[in-house]
Amino acid sequence: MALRSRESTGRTGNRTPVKERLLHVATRLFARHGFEGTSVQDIVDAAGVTKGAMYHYYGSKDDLLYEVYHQVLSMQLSHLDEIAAGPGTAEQRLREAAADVVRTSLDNLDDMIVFFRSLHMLPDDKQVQVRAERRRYHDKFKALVEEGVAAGTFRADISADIVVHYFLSVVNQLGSWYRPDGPLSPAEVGDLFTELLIGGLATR
Amino acid sequence: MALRSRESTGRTGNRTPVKERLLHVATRLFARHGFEGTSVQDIVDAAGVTKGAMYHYYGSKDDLLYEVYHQVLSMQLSHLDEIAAGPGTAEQRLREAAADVVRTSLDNLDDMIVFFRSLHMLPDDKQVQVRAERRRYHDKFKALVEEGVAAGTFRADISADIVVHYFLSVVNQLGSWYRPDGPLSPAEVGDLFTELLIGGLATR
Amino acid sequence: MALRSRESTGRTGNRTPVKERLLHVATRLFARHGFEGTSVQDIVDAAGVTKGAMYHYYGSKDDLLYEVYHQVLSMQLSHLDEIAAGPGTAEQRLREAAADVVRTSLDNLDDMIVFFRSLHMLPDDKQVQVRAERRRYHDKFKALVEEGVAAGTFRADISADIVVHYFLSVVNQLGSWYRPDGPLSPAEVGDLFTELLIGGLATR
Amino acid sequence: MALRSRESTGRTGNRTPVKERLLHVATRLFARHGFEGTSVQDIVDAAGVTKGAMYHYYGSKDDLLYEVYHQVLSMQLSHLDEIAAGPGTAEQRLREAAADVVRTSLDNLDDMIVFFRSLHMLPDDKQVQVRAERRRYHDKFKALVEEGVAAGTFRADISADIVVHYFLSVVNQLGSWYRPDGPLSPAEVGDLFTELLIGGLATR
DNA sequence: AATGAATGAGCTTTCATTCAT
DNA sequence: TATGAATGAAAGCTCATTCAT
Repeated sequence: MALRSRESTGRTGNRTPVKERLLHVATRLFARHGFEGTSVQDIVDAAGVTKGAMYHYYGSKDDLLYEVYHQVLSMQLSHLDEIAAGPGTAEQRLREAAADVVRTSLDNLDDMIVFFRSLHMLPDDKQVQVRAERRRYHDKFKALVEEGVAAGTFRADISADIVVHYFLSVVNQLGSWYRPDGPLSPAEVGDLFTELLIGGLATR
Repeated sequence: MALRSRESTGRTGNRTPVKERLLHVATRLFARHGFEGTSVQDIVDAAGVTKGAMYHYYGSKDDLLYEVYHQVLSMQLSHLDEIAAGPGTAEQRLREAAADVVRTSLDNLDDMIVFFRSLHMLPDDKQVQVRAERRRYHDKFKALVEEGVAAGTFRADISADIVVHYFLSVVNQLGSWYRPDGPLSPAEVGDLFTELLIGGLATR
Repeated sequence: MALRSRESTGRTGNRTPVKERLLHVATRLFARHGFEGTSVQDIVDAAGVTKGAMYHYYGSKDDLLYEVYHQVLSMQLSHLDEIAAGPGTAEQRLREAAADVVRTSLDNLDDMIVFFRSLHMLPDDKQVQVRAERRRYHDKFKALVEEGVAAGTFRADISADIVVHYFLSVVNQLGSWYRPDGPLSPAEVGDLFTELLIGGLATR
Repeated sequence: MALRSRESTGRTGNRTPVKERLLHVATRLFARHGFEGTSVQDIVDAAGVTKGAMYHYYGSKDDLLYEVYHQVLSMQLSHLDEIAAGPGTAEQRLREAAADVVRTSLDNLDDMIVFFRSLHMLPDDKQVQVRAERRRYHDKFKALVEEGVAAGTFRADISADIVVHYFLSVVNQLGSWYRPDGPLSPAEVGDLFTELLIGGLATR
C-alpha cells in the first residue's frame, strides 16, 4: 500500500499554500468573532499550522488584518477606475459604480464586516495607509457625482461630498443586515440601492 | 478645623455621582480606544475611583457597554413613538423621524461609535436584548414607509424593509465621517439626508 | 486542631512583604542566571506569588532590574558624600572612600554582579538614569584625587579621570573573582586595594 | 557571456569567506546588543546569508560566542608566554606584559566587551574550558609578580593573587569606559595603567 | 554549501475579576 | 461605599533549531 503522498489534496485542509490559507481562515474568524476576539492561536489552529509559521509569513496579527482590507479595497478601486474611464453619461457610470460597489461588497461580505469593525484597531501608520486608499475611492466616486451635477442631471444643492458619505455609509453597513441566504441576491440589492441613490440625486 | 467633606464638588472633579461618572467616562474611552482597547483600570482611573467601586455599581465591563447602548436607543425609540403617533402625512412624519434619528445620533456621536463598533463583543444574551430593541425601531420606521407607499406618495417597487436598512445604514455610519468641528451642524446633516431619502422614495 | 494562621512567619518564606521579597529573589536569580536567563515565572515562583502580583508592584521586569541598581548605587553615593565632606587630608579621605566602595560592593556582591552584567539590557531611558548616577559617583571620587594632586601628595602626570576609571574598574570586577567563603574578608580586600591605589598615586 | 563567479568580491559585500564573516558580524552584534539581544536571524542577515549556512559552519549560537572568546584569549596567552620567557628583570617583563594586555584588549575592544558580559551565558562545559584558559593567563601573570617579590623589587605584604585580580580587573573593564575616539591611544592607556600598577607594587 | 519553511517551547505582559478589609 | 493586593488565564510574539531540498 502506498503512503499518502505529502502534497495530498485530501481533506486535511492542506490544499492551499500556507500563506493564503492563513489569510483565508483569519478573514473568516475575524468576521465571526471580531479581530480582538480571535487569537493567533485560533487562526493557526484553524489553518493547521503553528504560530511560528504564521509569523514567518506575516509580521503580526495586525498585518493579517491589513491584508484583508487591502485585497478588497484594491479590487474595488480598480473596478471604479475602469468604470469611471468607460463610456456613458455620468448617470450611467454612477449607476454602474454604485451597483458594483454594493455587489462586490456583498460578494466579499466577510471582508467587509472585518473591515468596518476593526479598522480602528490597526496601529496608526497602517490606519493612515488604509484611509488614504479609502479616500481615493471616495474622491473618485465624488468626481462622478460632480460630473452629473455639472451636466444638470443631479441636484446641485447637496454637496457631492455629503452624497458620497451618504451612499458609502450604506455600502459599509451591508454586513450588519444582509444575509446571503435571504431573498435578495447581491446584484438585486445593488440595483435597488442604486435606484434609491439616483432617485435622491435626480433633479425633478 | 473642618475636614474636607467627601462629597465635595471641589476641584477633584468628583462633581457627578460615581455611577453616572463611570458611565460617562466609559463611553468616551470606548469611543476613543474601542471596547477591548479600554481596560477597567483606564475607566476607573479616568473616573477617579478604584476598581472595587466600579464593581459595586456594575456587574461587569460588559454591563457598562450595555448601558451605553441602552440609553441612546431608548431615547430614540421614544422619539419615534411620539413622531409616528403625531399629526401630519406619512411623508411629513417620515421626514421628521429621519431628521430626528440623524440629529440625535450626531448629538450622541460617541455613543453611536461605541454602539456599532462594539455590539458584537457583548455576550449573547445581552446582544439579543439589544437586537430586539433595534428591531422595534426598525419596524416602527418601516411602518411609516409603508404608510407612504399605501398613500401613493412613495414608490412601491422597493420593499420597505430594504429602504429602512438603506437609511439606517446611513445613520449607523455617521461616526465614521462626521466631525463636530466640520462645516455642517447635526440639524443640517439631518435635513440633507432626509432630502436624499425622500427623493429616492418619491414617485415621479 | 488549629489552622495555620495566614500571617505565619513559617518557612514558606512569606515573612517579608511581597514587594521586597520580589526584589530580593530577583536579585539573587539575576546574579545566578543572568537577567535574560531569569524568567518572570522563575521570580514569582521563588517569591511564592503570581505574575499578576509582580506586575502590581513593578511596571516591568526591567523595573526590577533598575531597582537593584538603584539601591546600592544610592547607598554608595551617600557614603561618598559623607566621606568627602568629612575631616582629614585628601589622602586620608581617598583611603576611606576607596576602602568603603570595595567593602560595600563586596557586602552586596549579588547586586554588583547583576549591575555590571545587565546594565546594557535596560531600555535606553533607564540606562541614562543609571549612567548619570554613576557619573556623579565618578566625579566626586575624581575630585578627591584632584585635591591630593593639588596638595602635592599625588603624582600630577596621570589625569584624575584615568585614575578613577582605573580604580572603579577594580571595584566593578569584584564579582568576577571574589568568593565570600575565600580567605579574605571584604574589609581586608578593601585595605589591600586601597594600598595598591595609593601606592600607585604617591609621589616618590 | 561569463557567469558572475560566486566568490566574487563585488558589491554584494561577500568578500570574506562565509565562516569568518559570520564570526566577525556576530562579534560586532554581540558587543552592540549583547548575546541574548542578538538573534541568529540578526547575525545571518548582517552576514548576508541564511540560517542554514550558519548551522553548516557552527553547531549553535553558543559555538559562535565561544569562538569569539577563544581567539583573543589565545593570542594574549601566546604574547604572555613570549614576554615571560624573554630577557629583562621581573619588573621590566611585568611592565611589558601589563602594557601588552591593555593594548591588545583595546585593539580588540568588541571582543572584550562580549567576553566579560556574556561568559555566564555559555553552557557549563564551555564555561569550564574558557575559565581554564583564563586561569592559565592569571597564573602566568602571577608568576611574574612573584619573581619581582622574590627579587625584592615588589612589596611582599600583598599576595600576588590579589595583585593579579586587581590588575586584570582593570583590563577586563576597559570596554566600560574606553572610547576609541577619545584622547588616549591604546598604547598610552597601557603605559599609564602600567605606571599605576608598578607604583602600587614598588617597595619604597 | 546553502536555502527557507516550519516547529514548539518559551517569553513578557495584560486584564477582568475577586475578596478581605 | 470603597479599597487595592492578588489571582490566573490568556494573549501576542520570539527564537534557536531542524530538515527536505
